[in-house]
Amino acid sequence: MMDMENIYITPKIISQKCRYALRAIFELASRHTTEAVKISDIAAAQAISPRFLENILVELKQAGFVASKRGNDGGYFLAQPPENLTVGQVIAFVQGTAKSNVMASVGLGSLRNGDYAFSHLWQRLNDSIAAIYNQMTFADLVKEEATAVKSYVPNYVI
Amino acid sequence: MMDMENIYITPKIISQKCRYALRAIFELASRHTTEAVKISDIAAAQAISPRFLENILVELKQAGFVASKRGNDGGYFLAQPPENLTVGQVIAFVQGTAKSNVMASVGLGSLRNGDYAFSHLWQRLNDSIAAIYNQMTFADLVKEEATAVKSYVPNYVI
DNA sequence: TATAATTCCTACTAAACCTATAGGAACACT
DNA sequence: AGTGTTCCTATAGGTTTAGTAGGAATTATA
Repeated sequence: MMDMENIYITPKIISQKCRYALRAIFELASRHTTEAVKISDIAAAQAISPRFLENILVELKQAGFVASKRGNDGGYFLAQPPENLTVGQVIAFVQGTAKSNVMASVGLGSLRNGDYAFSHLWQRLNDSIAAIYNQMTFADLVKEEATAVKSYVPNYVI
Repeated sequence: MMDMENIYITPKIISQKCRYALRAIFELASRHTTEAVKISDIAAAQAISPRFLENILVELKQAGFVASKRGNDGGYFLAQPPENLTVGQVIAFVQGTAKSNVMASVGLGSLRNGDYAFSHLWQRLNDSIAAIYNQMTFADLVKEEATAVKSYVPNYVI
């Protein structure tokens, strides 16, 4: 009974910070309102350390994904409709902030045996991942979650 | 002129160690021989630190991917024909050695808003990656490299 | 005007991970 | 024996990650 579902072979493609960023934006998108949502509310809803989320949201604001309102009943809201925002955009920004994000940049000067074949493999991999990322908007995610929850049938024990 | 090709958005999916492991096995596969190849030769051919490669090969041996012969003209060779060995098997082993490799294991007790949608997204991502990994054998890689090199036309300057 | 609640900015820290190195033991061929 | 190789274990430096902290700036409200 110990968290045995959803074991992935793929090693941490998405950092915790990035997942929090996605969660936060998802939370804003799923509220279907223009009102500002407090950090503490988002943090509570998505089980994120409020202080950590604070930093993340500042970055997301600087990137133009969200906007904010300060003061007594301030908070965060989406800067653009969720139909226009893809998961890929957010991931590219958050992960892209890290220093070295290059998978394998092959210097033309020193070709090794296998460079072509591997380079092509990594290219196909990258394209495949990008296709999924860039096609999925937050509107899609919210819609999918809604229909999933609607069709959810709890295990009643009478 | 500074390594500007092959820039990937995708952040380091494959560790350096894992790429070396793939390279080493590729090198063995591409030699089409049953003779043992020395660590130093593999390291030279693939531009890998010999001492680091040493550790990697020991692990690959313990996993059953390669076999070895000790002594004066010892070395490494494939433990199975390259047609039977996929890139995915090697990646799963090398990356799987790391401690926490779980993408998002959702405890059923605490469901958050978005769990379903994200879980499904990661699942699709994982499947997409696994499809590429598990279908590509080292025989395929060697073949692809061979045809690529054959059709390579250098830039002559007369 | 004062107060309280909030976002904003910068710095810091502890732990984990990654890459690589090192020393020497075990083994096999000559 | 002796030489060249693989094998095993430990360790160390650097980078990244995840999260914390203090306090300044801003805004609503009393």
